[in-house]
Amino acid sequence: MEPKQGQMCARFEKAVELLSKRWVALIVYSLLPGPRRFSDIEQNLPSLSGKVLSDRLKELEACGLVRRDVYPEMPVRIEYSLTDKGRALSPLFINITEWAHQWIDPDEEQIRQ
Amino acid sequence: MEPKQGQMCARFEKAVELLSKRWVALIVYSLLPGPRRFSDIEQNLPSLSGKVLSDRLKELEACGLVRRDVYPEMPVRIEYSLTDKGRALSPLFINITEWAHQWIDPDEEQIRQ
DNA sequence: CTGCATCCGATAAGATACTG
DNA sequence: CAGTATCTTATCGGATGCAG
Repeated sequence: MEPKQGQMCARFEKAVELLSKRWVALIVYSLLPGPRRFSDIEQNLPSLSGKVLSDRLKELEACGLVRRDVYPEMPVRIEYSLTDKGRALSPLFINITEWAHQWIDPDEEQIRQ
Repeated sequence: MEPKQGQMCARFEKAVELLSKRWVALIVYSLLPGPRRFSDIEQNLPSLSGKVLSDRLKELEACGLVRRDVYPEMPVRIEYSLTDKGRALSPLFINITEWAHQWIDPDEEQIRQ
C-alpha cells in the first residue's frame, strides 16, 4: 500500500498512522506516570498478550517514542519509559479523557464488528 | 475478547478503542470542514477502498460520531457529516497536528511492520 | 452515483510452551 | 523477569460484481 493521499499534510497522516495502531495509545498512556517494567505494563493491560506488547514496544522504540533501559543487576531489570517525543503526547490524552467523560457512556456497548 | 483492564478508566479505554481503529481518525478529520459525499471522502483518501470506507462510515454512524443524510433528489444525494460528538474531537486533531509538526519528519520512513 | 455482498489472501492477534 | 517460537484463529482489506 502506497500512502499517497496528497490532500492532507504528510506529517499529520504519519502521526495518525502511528497513533491509530492498536494498543499503542494505551501503552503510551500507561507509561505517562513514569518508567515501567514489562510485567507492570502487562498487569495494567490484562487483555494485551505478551507477544503483542513485545512487538509494540519494539515498534515504539524504533520510532523514538519509548526508551528501553537495561540495568545489569541481579536479576537484570529492564525499564521502559517515554522519550520527550513520547511525553509530548500527553496533552492529547488529556483531550481524549475530557472527550470521553463528556461523550462516552461506559455501560453502553461499543461497536466491535 | 473481554475488555477487563480494571486499572484504567473505562470511558477512556472505549474512546481510545474507537479512535485507534484504522482510518477512523482520518475520516473524521476529513469531515471536519463540513458535510461530504462518499466520493469526496474517497478522493481525499485515495488508499482507502470503498468497502472499508463504507464499513467505517457505518461504524461511525452507529456510535454517533457521523450522521448520514439522504436527499431524495434525482439522482439521490447522500451526505455524511459530523455530529456534535464528532465535532467535539476537533481539539484532538489540533493537538495531533502540533505534535506532528514538532516531532515527525515527513521524509523519514515510518514503521509499518 | 452510492453504495452492499461475496470471496479470498494478507496481517494481526492470541494461546501456549519454552529459553537465557 | 523478559521475552521468543510456533501454531491457530480472528480480523482486515482489496477486487469484483451487482442493486437501487
